[in-house]
Amino acid sequence: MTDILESPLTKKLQVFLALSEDELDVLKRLHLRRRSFTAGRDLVHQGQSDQAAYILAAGWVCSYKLQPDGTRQIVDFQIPGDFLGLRSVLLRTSDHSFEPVTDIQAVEVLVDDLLDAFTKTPRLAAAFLWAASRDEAMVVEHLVGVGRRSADARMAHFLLELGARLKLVGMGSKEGYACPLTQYHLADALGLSAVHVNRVLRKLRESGLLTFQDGRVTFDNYDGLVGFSGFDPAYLDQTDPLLK
Amino acid sequence: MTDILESPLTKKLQVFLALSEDELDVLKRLHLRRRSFTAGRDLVHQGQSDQAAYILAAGWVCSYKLQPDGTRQIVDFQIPGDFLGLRSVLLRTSDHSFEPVTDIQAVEVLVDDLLDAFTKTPRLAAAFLWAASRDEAMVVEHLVGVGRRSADARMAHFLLELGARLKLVGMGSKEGYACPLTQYHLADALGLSAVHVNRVLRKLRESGLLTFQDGRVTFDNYDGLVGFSGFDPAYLDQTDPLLK
DNA sequence: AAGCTGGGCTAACCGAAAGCAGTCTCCGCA
DNA sequence: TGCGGAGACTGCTTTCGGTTAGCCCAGCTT
Repeated sequence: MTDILESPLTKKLQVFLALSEDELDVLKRLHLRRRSFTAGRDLVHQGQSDQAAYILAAGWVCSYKLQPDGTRQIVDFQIPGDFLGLRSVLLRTSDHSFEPVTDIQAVEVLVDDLLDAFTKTPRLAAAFLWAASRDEAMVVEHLVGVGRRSADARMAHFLLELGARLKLVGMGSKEGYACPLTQYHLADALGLSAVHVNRVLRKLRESGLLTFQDGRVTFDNYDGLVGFSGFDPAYLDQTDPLLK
Repeated sequence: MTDILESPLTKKLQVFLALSEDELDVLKRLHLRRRSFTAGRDLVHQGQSDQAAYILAAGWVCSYKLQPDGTRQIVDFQIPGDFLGLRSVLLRTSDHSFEPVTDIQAVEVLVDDLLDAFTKTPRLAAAFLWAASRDEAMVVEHLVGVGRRSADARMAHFLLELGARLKLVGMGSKEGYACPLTQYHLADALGLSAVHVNRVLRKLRESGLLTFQDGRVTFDNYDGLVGFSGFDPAYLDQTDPLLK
């Protein structure tokens, strides 16, 4: 890591609060133990415990739960700047698995270092708590989508949300973004079959709303999409008054 | 509150760690500001902020999100011993609404008292964190259900989960439990129509698995239900090693 | 007694999404 | 250079679950 200011996590946090020299320094010291993992091989397995937590530096990961019948539900995707398994480290139990979607680079964070960082810079602790709470809000929003949105709106909403998240770390814009997910990933995340995902994507493309092709999501009509899917980024952008 | 040992929250926490005199005392002092609310009137409204948190002492509550199109998704139900709006108090933002399902009694908890209690008894803080994390795990499980389980299995799983939670606070057993929910509540929670909820309940009843009638859930074949729905209570029962 | 209302319940109809089956293309590799 | 696998894509059939439209009953109002 040449410069901590280039770290996606820093970029994300910087949107919500100005980090002091001290805080940046603590962040920097967390960023030591850098490790790589290859796509497809599970990082943490369902039920496993005593794992380290990671901060994702590059690449995409998904967290999912397997059903007894073999189907899986993807709970969330992690993009650079996101935490992996923060909860399972704090509570020593992991109730879902993580699979790198692409080759990834992640920084290993030990519980002790984390707790140490928290006591040194309480504002940073608050920022991390804020990030964790935002993650939870995303899961809730995901639940609402799967429970109450049509397949089309669900897809649109999901891709918009990803776009908004990527924008925060400088990897996307209202035009679109590079997206390494397969249609199978989308299916497992949205509770659809891969076949139906394909049909939905075609429909969205043909109605001029968005294009999902060749590893790229292009918003052909951003405002139209927002209206169609009922996307409200409040739960992603909301600054915590405590941190102001 | 005649005796803190009778409080549902205490019962719940006691299952996972033995509380010391000191900790019980701190809990007791949190249980002062008791308040009542009537069924149907919202406690906290979507988007509202700066709310107090509550510990539910008696009655049932649901937390839900409204969609622009008027449909709603119930994210979770709260039963005695559960927190209401803990996250919104810590982060000063509320992203969903709470509606009492029945008349309820709740204890108001102020942020300062809470933080104060945490510094005095760190083990209690860890216990609360554990409870919050368990809530999150339930939301994830809920997401899996809505995304990947058939309507029948989803219903069975959901009612089993509620049963397991109620058992912890002494309000249910493997035989069944009193349940004030209407079929509309079930529909909004499970992402089904009320009509289909009725069909599903009939089917479960006719196949001798469970009976939902007259405000009561009866498990006619507990083991059969567990197998059918793939219910694994690990995420509810799991003790945190940190607390041992 | 008539008239609400809320909750439970059912039937008939229909659409959304799954399942199945198969093609096409790209790419790695033996 | 030909094989095999992954991923994208499509047509056809089936099924699950939503929608509409009601009925019944109990508990209230007035």
